[in-house]
Amino acid sequence: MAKEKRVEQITDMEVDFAQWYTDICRKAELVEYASVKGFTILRPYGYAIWENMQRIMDAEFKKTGHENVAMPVLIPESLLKKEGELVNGFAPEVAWVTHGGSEELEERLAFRPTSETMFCDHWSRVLHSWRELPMLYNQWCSVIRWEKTTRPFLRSREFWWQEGHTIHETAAEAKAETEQQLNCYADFFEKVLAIPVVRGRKTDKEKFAGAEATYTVECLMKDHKALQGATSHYFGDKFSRAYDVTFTGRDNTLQYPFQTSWGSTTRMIGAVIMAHGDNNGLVLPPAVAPIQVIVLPVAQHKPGVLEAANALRERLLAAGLRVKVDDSDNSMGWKCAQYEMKGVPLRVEIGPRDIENGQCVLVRRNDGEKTAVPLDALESAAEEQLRLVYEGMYEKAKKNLDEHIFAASSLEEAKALQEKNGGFIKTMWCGELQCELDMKEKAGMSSRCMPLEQEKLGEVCACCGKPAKHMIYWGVAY
RNA sequence: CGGGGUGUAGCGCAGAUGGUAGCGCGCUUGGUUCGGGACCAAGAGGCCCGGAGUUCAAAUCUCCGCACUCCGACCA
Repeated sequence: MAKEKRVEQITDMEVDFAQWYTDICRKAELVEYASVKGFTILRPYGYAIWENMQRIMDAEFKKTGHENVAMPVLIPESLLKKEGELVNGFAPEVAWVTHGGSEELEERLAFRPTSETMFCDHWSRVLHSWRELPMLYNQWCSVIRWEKTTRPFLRSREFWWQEGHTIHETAAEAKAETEQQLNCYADFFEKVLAIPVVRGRKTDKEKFAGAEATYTVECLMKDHKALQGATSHYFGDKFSRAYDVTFTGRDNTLQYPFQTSWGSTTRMIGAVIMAHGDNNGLVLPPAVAPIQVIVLPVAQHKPGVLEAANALRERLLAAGLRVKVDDSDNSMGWKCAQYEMKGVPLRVEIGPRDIENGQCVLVRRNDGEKTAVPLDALESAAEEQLRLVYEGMYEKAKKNLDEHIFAASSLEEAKALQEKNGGFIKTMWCGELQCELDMKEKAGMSSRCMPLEQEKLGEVCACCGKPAKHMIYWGVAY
């Protein structure tokens, strides 16, 4: 594909990445602002991406025995406050319901910022025996967090997500669940969204309020800033004890179950935009694209063209693909630009010349590569091209990640590398909070994670020079 | 929550020194086009973000809000 810009409505990412991002959100018709500050409307095209993500993830969750439930949206203040750390972590951003009709409520009710408390309260009443464990629950819902500044998908006061909550008989089982779900997310990012990730554990400073350990999949955007993709927590029996969730064990003693939670959100749509998009707009991974193939009839007024285009659609539909034909009166150029902006992975062009030659032309969104294919090979060719789109997207994103991980042995070096290249800066770290604070203050970076695959870069902490305990990734994060 | 910027038609923007609104794109209808954002013609569409002031008169001046946006601090 020629490199010149074809979509004037979208600011070039090199000129202003933030504006480029916002332009795509609006111009690709993913999202619109609502009338309450910080709230957004997911428009049909944006919501369809989310539905595809949901469908695929939900199937994965169910394969490993998880069941969906629906919890109330309101949490009594007294219940929310039972676990100190969680409350402290979320207190500044909880929205409250204080009135029912015109009457003031006796007790304030919180809009859920997350549902650990509701699940624990429920379990405290329904769990009796070790035979009922594990309980592997998930819910798809929205939550409210009164954020101070907001951006579409990346940070809004209401966002849609799934939150998995499980309780187990033993710590080992719960830890295995935490790891399993982290890997489930990592696979989803890499195999479905074509975004390579770094798996790791969060520092105490960055972990979820109330968790014993928080794990994360971190990804890198095209501006070389980091984005946390999804998260998986191990709680130990902390919440069980706080909420009095107990069961009678195999040995007839009263025990506290071990708990996990894990979540992923509509922020993943933001990750897709910033990991794959270009100056012509969105580039969608085929697996979540609402339209996987757009069929464009060329010179559609000429006899047979529209019929041929519709026939291609029928065949691709029958092959299980999500397909549309655009037979509007807009010009070919307009249509090309339009579907590029919306990130449709594959375009099929068919016109009089093609029909004469018994072929059609397939064009990949990610690299603009055109391939003429015989009409009778359409289905296999389309599937092949979609596979190549995925592979091309993944390789490009992987290259971006691999080329933006730098090792540093001092804070100054880390700072210089970040300023020059962005990306992840890896160093050794002593484990002390003070060094994280220093890195934030002096180099503008927060710790992203301690990767599960550790490397020994040296003996001492890059910040303080004391003996190092972990290798850690730093970055500028969304 | 601190610091900048911006709010005028669906979108992008003009509207000096105050006099009740315009352009481009888009939209509607009809026609000609159609292999990378076509053209002609005729139309529709505005409590100029909101509220108070000042004034004979406010999109324009003054306050106070609100929203969006960018940069920080906080978070998925």
